[in-house]
Amino acid sequence: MSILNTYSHSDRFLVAVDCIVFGFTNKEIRLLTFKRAIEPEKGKPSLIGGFVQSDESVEDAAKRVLNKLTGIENLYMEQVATYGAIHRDPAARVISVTYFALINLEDYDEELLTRYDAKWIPLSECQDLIFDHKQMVDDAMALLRRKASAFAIGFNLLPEKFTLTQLQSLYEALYCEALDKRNFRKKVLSLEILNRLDEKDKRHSRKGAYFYMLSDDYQAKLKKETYSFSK
Amino acid sequence: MSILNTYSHSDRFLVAVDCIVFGFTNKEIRLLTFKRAIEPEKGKPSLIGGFVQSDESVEDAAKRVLNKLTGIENLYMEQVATYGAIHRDPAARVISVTYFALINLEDYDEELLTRYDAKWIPLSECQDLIFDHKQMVDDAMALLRRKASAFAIGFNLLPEKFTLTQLQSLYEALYCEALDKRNFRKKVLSLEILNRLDEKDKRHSRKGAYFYMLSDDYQAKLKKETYSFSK
DNA sequence: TCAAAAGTGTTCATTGTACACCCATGT
DNA sequence: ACATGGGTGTACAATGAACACTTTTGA
Repeated sequence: MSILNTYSHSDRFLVAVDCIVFGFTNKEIRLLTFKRAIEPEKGKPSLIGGFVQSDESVEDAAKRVLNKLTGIENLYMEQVATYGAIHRDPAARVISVTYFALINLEDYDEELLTRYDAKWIPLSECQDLIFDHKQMVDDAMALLRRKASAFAIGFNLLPEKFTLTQLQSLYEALYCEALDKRNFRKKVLSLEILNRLDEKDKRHSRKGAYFYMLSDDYQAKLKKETYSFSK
Repeated sequence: MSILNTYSHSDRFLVAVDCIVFGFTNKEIRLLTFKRAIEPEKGKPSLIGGFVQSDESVEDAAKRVLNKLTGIENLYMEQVATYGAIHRDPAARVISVTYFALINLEDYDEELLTRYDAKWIPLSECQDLIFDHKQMVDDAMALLRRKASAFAIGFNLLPEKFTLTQLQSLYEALYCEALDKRNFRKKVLSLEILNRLDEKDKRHSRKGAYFYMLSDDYQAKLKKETYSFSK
C-alpha cells in the first residue's frame, strides 16, 4: 500500500502568492495594500497578490507581483508561510503562499499608487483586510521582528544614508517600545557594521545628525547571525 | 488594470505535503523515511508525504499523512516552508508544503515500519533522499534548533519520564556540540518547569539517575517564550 | 538666548562560561 | 574495591539595563 496517491488521480489547486510589503516612514511601519479589483470583496483592502502560473516557480510568482507593484527589481523578500484552509477564500479553493518584502519608502514611485489603487496603511488599520490577510500580516510581522533581532535586515527599510536616530525609530516601531538612546547607540556601533559619513542630516535639528551607511563588508558579517538590536 | 488574474483562467497545481518526522534515540536524532513506492525514483528513500485533497486543508493533509504512518493522533507538528520550483519533482509540477513532527521513539509502533517499508535513518544519511528532500530536512532542522532554543518543544522527542542526562544528550544532538553538565543542569532546573520524581532510571548506571517530568503548569510558562537551552 | 534634537559614560544586575571532584551502587 | 555514570558550586567575564547632562546651532 502506497502513501502517495498517484499523480494523475490527485486534485489540483489554484495557488496564490500574497505579498506583505513593509515600508517605514515617519516613525511608523506601513503596509502596502490595494483595493481588490475582483469579486468577492471587490473594493476592500487586500494584500497584493496573484496566482502562480505553470511556467514560473512560486518564488518567481512573488517576484513578478512585487516587481509589478513596486517597480523595484531586487527587494528584500522572504517566504513567510502557506495558508491552506478550505474556505479561506470564499469564492474558490485557493492555497496561498506569503512573502514579506522590505522597502525604503523614499524609493517608492508614487505614480504606482494611483495606477494600482494602492495605499500605504499603518499596521493599526490591518483589521479591514480581506480573508485571512490580517493573520498573514501578523505572521509576517512576527517573522520580521525575529529576523531583525538576529540579522541586519532592518536596513532594507531605510534609505542608503540614515541617522542613528532614524535607525532607532525603526527598531522602536518594530518592537513597539521605546529604547534607551545611549544603550542603542552603544550596541549598534559595537557591531562595527556602520560607517559614519562626514555629512549631516539637518532636516530635523539645528545641530544636525551624522549620516551612517552600512559598511562595505557588512555582508560577510551578516552570516555570523549574531546581531541583536533587541532590548 | 488588475493585479490578480481571474480565478477561472489561472493554472492549477498538484499540492503535496511532505513530513519531516524526527525521533531521538541512542544520543542521535533520526529521521523517518520510507522507500518510495511509485515512479520516478521508485525504491529510493523519501520523506513521507501525500497529495492534498479538495476536501481537506493543507494542515489536515499533513495530519492525515502523519497519522497514517505513526498511528499517533496528536503529535507535535509545525509548518516549515513551501517548495515551488518548477522541476523539483521531475515527473510533474508539484508544489510541496513541509511540516516537521517530533516523536518519542519509544512510543513508535515498529509494525508500521515493515508495513510501509519505512526506516529511521540518522541525519548523516540524508544525502540519499530524493528530489529536494534533503533541503527540506535541513530547513526543518534549522527551524527545530531555533524553536528548541526558545521553547521547550524538545520534550516531544523524549519519553514522559526522562533523566537530565537524556535531556542533555538530546540538546547535544540538536546542536551538535558538547554541553557542560553543571551549566546545563543549572539552567534547565532554573526554568522551574521540571518535577523530579522519586523514581530512578537504573538502566545506565549503578547509582541510577532521577527521572523528571514536565511540571503540570509548564504549559502556561511555555507562552513566555523565554526558554533557552542553547550554549 | 533659547529651543530642539544630537551626542556621550558609568554603575549595577543578570547571565553565561569555564572548570574538578565526590557520590552511590552493583558486580 | 573499583568502575561507571550521577550529581554538585564557585569565580570570572560578558552582556544588558538604568540613568542625566552637555553640545550645537538656526531662528
